[in-house]
Formats: sequence, C-alpha cells, structure tokens
Amino acid sequence: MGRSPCCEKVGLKKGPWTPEEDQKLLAYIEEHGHGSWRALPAKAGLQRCGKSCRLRWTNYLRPDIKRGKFTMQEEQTIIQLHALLGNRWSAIATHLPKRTDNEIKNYWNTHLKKRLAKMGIDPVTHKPKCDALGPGADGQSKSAANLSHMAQWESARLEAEARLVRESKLRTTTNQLSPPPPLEVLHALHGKIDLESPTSTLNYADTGNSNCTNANLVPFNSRMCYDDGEMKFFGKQQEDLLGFQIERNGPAFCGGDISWFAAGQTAGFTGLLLDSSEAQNSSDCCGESSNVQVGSCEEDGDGEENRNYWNSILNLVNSSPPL
DNA sequence: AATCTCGACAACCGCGGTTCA
DNA sequence: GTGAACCGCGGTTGTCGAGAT
Repeated sequence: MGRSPCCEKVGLKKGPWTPEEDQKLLAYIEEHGHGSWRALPAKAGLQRCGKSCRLRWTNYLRPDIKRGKFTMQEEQTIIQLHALLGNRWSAIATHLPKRTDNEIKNYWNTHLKKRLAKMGIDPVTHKPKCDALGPGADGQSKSAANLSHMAQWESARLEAEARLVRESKLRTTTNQLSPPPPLEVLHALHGKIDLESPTSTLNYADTGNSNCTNANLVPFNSRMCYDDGEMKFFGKQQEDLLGFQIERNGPAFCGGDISWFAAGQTAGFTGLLLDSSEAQNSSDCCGESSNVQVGSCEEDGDGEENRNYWNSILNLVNSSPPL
C-alpha cells in the first residue's frame, strides 16, 4: 500500500520560519487550537505543510518550552536515561520537563556524545571503550549484555507505564474515575501481564524471590529482584560485595545480572562527565592497558557511590512522566 | 579582508504505529 | 477487515554564526 505524501509539496515554503509565520501560527493555535495539522496551514494562512507547522509548534513555539543552556542536573538526567533507554528521545524528554525530544537529541549529538567519546566512553553502551580489549573484556562484555538486558526491561516497563497512564486517562474522561498511579496499576496487574524481558528467559516475579532464584543466567549467580519497593540480591557473596539495598518504589522486578553493577562499571560516569579532572583519570586508566579493571577507574568498590548513581536512575525512571 | 572550518541548532524526511471511515 | 489519513518519532540534513587561517 503506498503512502500518500503528507501534503502537496508544490508551492509550499520550506526552511527557517520567519517571525511573521510564527506569529500567524501562534495566533491561530491560541484562538482555535491546532486541530488537524493537515488542515491548519490553509486556515492559518500559512504556505507550509501541516507537518512543518506541527514541528514548529512542538519544538519551538509551544509556551511550555524552556529554552537555553542545559543545567548540570539536566545533563546528568539525560546521560543516565540514555544509558538506560538509548536513543529514545521522546521517552527521555518525558523526564525533562519543558525540554523537547528534538532539543535533547540535538544536545546529545552535539555535546554529550562527544564528551563521552573524548573520555573514551562508548556513547552507545556507556562503557569504557577499553572493555572491548584484552582478556578482561570477557566478563565485561557479559556485564554489558546484562546492562542491555536491564535497559531493555526498564524500557519495556516504561512503555507499559506510559500506556497504562494513557488508558487510565482515557477511562477517566469517559467514566469520571480517577486513574490510579501508574506503578500501582502495574502492581495490580502483575498477575496478568507477562513482562518477560524481550531478550531473555527471565521471568517477572510477582510474588517474591522464587522465580528469581530459578533464573538461568548460567555464568552469573548474582540476581537482583525488585519486589515491594526493594531490590534484593541473590547470593550472599553479592550482598556482601554490595553491602546495600537499592531504594525503590516500583513494581516487582526480576532479571539481570549485577556483577557489572557491583564492579562499578557504569557507576560514576555522570560524575566523570561533569568533572573534567575526573575525566582525565578515566581516560588514563582506559588507555593502553588491555587488562583494565574498570572498577579501578572509579572508586574500587565504593558501594555508596554506586548506590547513589543507580538510585538516581531508578528514581528518575520511577517518577511519573508528565504526560 | 576574504575564505575556510567547525559547532550548534532548527528543520526536514521517511518510517511505523494508530485511528477512522 | 482493509486501506487511507494522520501523527509521532528518530535519523539526517541544511543553515547560520563564530573562530581560525
């Protein structure tokens, strides 16, 4: 089935918007709302296609947009969420009030990605590039796989949350019922939803640890499992190693290995990014050696910093996006 | 002063998902 | 159930200004 073009291209203006065009678009939307974007340009007297108008509105003219330099807090949020979600800019944008996905994407591509690369950190995996080298890389690549696993799981969870919120809002408008908070909704639905990870055979634990202990990540015996707002680790060894529990108010979670986590492999990158002196240390330690222990780049098992880092990510993810 | 290079950001393009007749 | 229209998203390109040569 062929798709028709979004608009008739002939005679339509392209390129940068003029102040007059902005004014027309603003005035029209303020008075009538945008309605159908396709029909808007003609009604507003603009020689633009609807798509162009929508983009201009959502990325620039909308009154609830904050412009200007990103704060350190915002940078930190972006980096952390990107580590978790990848290039899902719209999902990231839901956690940065008043910032558009386009703006975040541009900022990532022009600033943060380069800064990571400069420090020897792969901006895709958020891991030191030296991970790919040498005999020590094996365990770290497994760790990367588990980070990816976690990220995918969290990603799926975020999508489910967003969907449930949307559905709840829909029900609210039709039934005049207050929607439950998204995480509570998820709790309520645990028994119904199979939230199996998209890439593994790990099962979502709805009643506790039992499923987690049956998980089948052969090379690793350390498991983490969220349940009733608490992250639990399976294996005394790992608990001893970590020496803390992650604070969390969220749905039960089970899956993923944590040895990478305990090693501090990803922890502290944000701090490095935000502190150039630390960045130097990082690139040094990831330079020539092929047997780098990534944990040594940071704080050699400083559980406190790991905890803070991951708590901040999990808190970000758990906070309800401003839908 | 002219030209070149690069960074920053706005805007466009094409694809996929959703909605609706 | 089907296909067209619509919308949102992510990747890419275009434009502009600042600094370097």
